[in-house]
Amino acid sequence: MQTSSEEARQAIITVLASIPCGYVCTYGTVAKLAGQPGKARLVGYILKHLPESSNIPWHRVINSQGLSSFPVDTDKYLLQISKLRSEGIRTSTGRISLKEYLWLAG
DNA sequence: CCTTTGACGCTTG
DNA sequence: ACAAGCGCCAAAG
Repeated sequence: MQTSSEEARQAIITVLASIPCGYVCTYGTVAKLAGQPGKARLVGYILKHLPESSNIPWHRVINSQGLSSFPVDTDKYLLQISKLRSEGIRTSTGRISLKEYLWLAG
């Protein structure tokens, strides 16, 4: 089946909405789970342009280093960390343990 | 049309 | 552990 960009986008949205509370997922992993390996940047683009009505848990998506993709001194960063902490994720060091919190499909 | 930019990731040295 | 280079896709200039 030919994966049109439209289908790829929808697949990524579905994966994003499926990340369970208390877990996180990296951009690259989301792309891979959506059947679009290597398209991590597309995930980032979609998240940035999310409509407000969407219930996508954007805060559960971090980069492969276990860090937030936002600069530390921004509100977005603080909001993301705050949300993750409220879900029981330990972020005392500012870094999130992927070994412990990374969500894998099934 | 061509070039830059961006909520990224993997490989090498 | 850290930096540089390349790949990746879509939108904006």
